[in-house]
Amino acid sequence: MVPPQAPENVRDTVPARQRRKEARPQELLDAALELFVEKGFAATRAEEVAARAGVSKGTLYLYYPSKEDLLKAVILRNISHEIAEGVGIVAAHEGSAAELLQLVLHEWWRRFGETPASGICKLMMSEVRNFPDIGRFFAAEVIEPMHALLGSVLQRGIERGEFRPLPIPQVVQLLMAPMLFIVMHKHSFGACEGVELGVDPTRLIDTQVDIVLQGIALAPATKGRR
Amino acid sequence: MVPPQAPENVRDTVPARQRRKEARPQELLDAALELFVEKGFAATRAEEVAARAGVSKGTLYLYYPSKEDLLKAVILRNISHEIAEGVGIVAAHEGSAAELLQLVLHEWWRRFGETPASGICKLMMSEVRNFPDIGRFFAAEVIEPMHALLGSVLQRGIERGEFRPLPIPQVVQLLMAPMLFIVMHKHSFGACEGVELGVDPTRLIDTQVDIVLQGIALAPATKGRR
Amino acid sequence: MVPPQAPENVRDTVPARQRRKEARPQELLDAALELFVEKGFAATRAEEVAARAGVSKGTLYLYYPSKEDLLKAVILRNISHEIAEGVGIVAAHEGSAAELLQLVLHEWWRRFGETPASGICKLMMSEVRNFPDIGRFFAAEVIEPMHALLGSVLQRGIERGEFRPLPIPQVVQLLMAPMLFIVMHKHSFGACEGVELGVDPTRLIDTQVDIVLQGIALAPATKGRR
Amino acid sequence: MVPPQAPENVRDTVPARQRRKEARPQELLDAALELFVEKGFAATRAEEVAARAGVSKGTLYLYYPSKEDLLKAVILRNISHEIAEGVGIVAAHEGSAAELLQLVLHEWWRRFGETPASGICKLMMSEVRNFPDIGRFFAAEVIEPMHALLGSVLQRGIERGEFRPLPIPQVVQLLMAPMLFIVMHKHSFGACEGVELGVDPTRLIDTQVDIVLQGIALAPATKGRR
DNA sequence: TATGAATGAGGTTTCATTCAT
DNA sequence: CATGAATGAAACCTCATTCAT
Repeated sequence: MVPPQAPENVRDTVPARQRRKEARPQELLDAALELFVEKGFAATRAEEVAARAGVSKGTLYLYYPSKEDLLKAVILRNISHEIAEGVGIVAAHEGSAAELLQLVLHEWWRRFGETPASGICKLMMSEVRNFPDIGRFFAAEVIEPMHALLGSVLQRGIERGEFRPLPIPQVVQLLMAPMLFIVMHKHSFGACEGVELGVDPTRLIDTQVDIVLQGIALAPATKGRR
Repeated sequence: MVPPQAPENVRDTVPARQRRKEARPQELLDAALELFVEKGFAATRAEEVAARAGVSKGTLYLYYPSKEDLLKAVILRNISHEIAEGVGIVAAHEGSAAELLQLVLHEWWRRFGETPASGICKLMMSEVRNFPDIGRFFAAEVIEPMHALLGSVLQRGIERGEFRPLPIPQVVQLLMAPMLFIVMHKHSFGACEGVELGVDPTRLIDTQVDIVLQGIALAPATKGRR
Repeated sequence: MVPPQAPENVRDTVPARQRRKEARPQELLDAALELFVEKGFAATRAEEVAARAGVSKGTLYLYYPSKEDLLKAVILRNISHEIAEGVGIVAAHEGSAAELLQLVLHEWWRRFGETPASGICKLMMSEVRNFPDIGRFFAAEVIEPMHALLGSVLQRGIERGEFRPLPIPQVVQLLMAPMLFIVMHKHSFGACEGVELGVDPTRLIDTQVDIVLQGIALAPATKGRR
Repeated sequence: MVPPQAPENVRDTVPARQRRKEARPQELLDAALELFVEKGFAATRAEEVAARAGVSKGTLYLYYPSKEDLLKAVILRNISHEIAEGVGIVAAHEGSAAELLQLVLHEWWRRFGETPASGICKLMMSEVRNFPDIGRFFAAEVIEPMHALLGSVLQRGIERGEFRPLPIPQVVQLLMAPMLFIVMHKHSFGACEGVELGVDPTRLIDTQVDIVLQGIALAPATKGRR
């Protein structure tokens, strides 16, 4: 289906064959992510993954002993990479909590939400019940840290008197939910011809930040808001 | 495709066998919904569905000519039932738009979000790309009306001076997203032992309403802005 | 598929229900013969036979305990009926053997070849290898008597000096083959749109008789040939 | 649909595995022909065909995408091979039309009638009504040319004064019918223990030729007959 | 390493047969 | 007798996985 073309522009020091070989696992994982997101895990055939990665069926099994292991590798490979950066941003930030909140959400979108890696969200949502350990791993390694991160931003805002007292866990959910929802929509309905979300994701984040900031602001004194 | 529904007024004159026959389609659809949500469409075996409905494999095919038709029936049967009621609530309401918004969201949760029917959301998200016509149908019959409904509530609030001027479509998304997210979470991660959402859905809706209402309110201090 | 209409013109002395009941076996056999000839035994569903006979699936099994038994009944019912008449014709004939041969072949065509019963030939040819006992039965009850009959006509012709000495069994085959072939063609290729035999069966029999009679005649002038 | 035939000249350079691959299609077609002729198309299981060809069920589907495609390949592969040779024989012949007729019929028997390929006749007769396109194809590619061939022989005989004026299409049918009948008999009744044709095919052809030649001869002395 | 031919367990679907009504 | 809902064995076909080359 996909012609097995070799990338012609990447010959440096190592021979092409070797380069391909080293790149194989990632190429396979990328192909698998795409297909698993598109069609679902069970409905994707191992041979399709191999074909999209430009290798034969047998080669796939040289790298991953089973289709299920491939799925696990896809998921593990695509999670737990962006959190650390977020922590850095938060730690380095010196302005208002409101600005920081906006920054963090926009960066999340830029670095994850609008990349193909966001497909992992739909994939996990679809498949966790069949792979509960991965679900627990994901909850512990990704969801918890992300919530802690956003929670710390909120906490800082409350402490600094920018935000009113808030049920932090719930507000964190409310912050993430629209973004996760957009991501999931993009990889499901959004891929259907004739179904449009009707709103631009970046704008939506702006509106989200706008409303939530007014919503969580220490109310009477909300002047100065943007 | 979808077998004709049983007339509701002949329950006590027909023999028992006939009654089973009338009940079968719904029993099968319920079983199928559960399993498709749990395991995914492709990973659910037709025989499992039949077994959960208490019939044999062959009987399933007596009512639905293929597994794919069964999925279509599951989806069509479970959507487009709740919209009309929402319209009635909105039309009948006489109080403030803020109260109405709270009412509509809570009713949505009570009548749909916390029932098994909410699994349809996860199911559709997982399967639309394999069944795009159903996606378009769902978008036209469910999403559009629901957005129109919430949009009208917002519009009323703006006109009555309760809410500040708003980009209605985006705010509608922001209103629905957390609820849909909860629903999806419930049917995916939420079903994994050891992974908890950490927040109570009803409370979350309260917080959501609280924040959004303050967030979209024509804030006392910001009068004159528009 | 076939509406279960009752023949309205056959009420005489017995009530309609009873008449139907008595006629059932034959109606079922007729329907089965048609379908088995059309589609083959294995490819015909029991329910189709029942439907074409205007009864339900269950009723078929009241009369015939299995589909295979139905096939056997179809075959047994449709063979061994025409031979006796042929014997009578031969016995009663007083003219030349040539005339008699022509008469017998035409009668065979009129009474069997051009009726739906001739489908039995195609059916047997297709299915004997799966039902060898029926094959043996057919050979003993139908083929043998028929060959004996034709053989006796030839024998009479030889004895009367009308025909030259002949290898009777072979000539019998040569007499029957074209007629059987026409019959089989009619029920196979002949039923395909766009495939025509190109010759009229009755004419073919005439030509057959014409050639064979000259061919087997004690031809005074053909000496020296071969 | 039909896999490409193996080039005949690469037999000794390719590895053994490859050789099997090249041989597979023909082995499968041979096995399928045998079984379809024996038991009928519908009653033959795909797995049986595979087993008789010495491969597994899956391998069969590697070469033919469905059982029906296998049937089509069986038929297409086994027809349209013998006609050309007949044309050559007729063109090359220089003796009498009577000799030529005898030669053509004997060759037909030798090259087709007594080989397993003759089973295709029974198979087609049994299945054409379920596969009418193949029926039309067979009629156009096999039956028509064969009739044209025999017709040309008769025509030559008439022109040379060997044969009397004849209704050529009918006589062609009369020539072929006994041979086709023998072939069909061989693959149906002939395979039943205890049912014998009672005549030797080659002899039958001799008798057929004998009778027909006298029957169609421009017989000087047969005047007065009917 | 890489390939792709081969396998066979397992899934979907059909349909002969049964049996409660 | 007649019905047709229900069954489950068995057929077709797919595809994850293996392995000789």
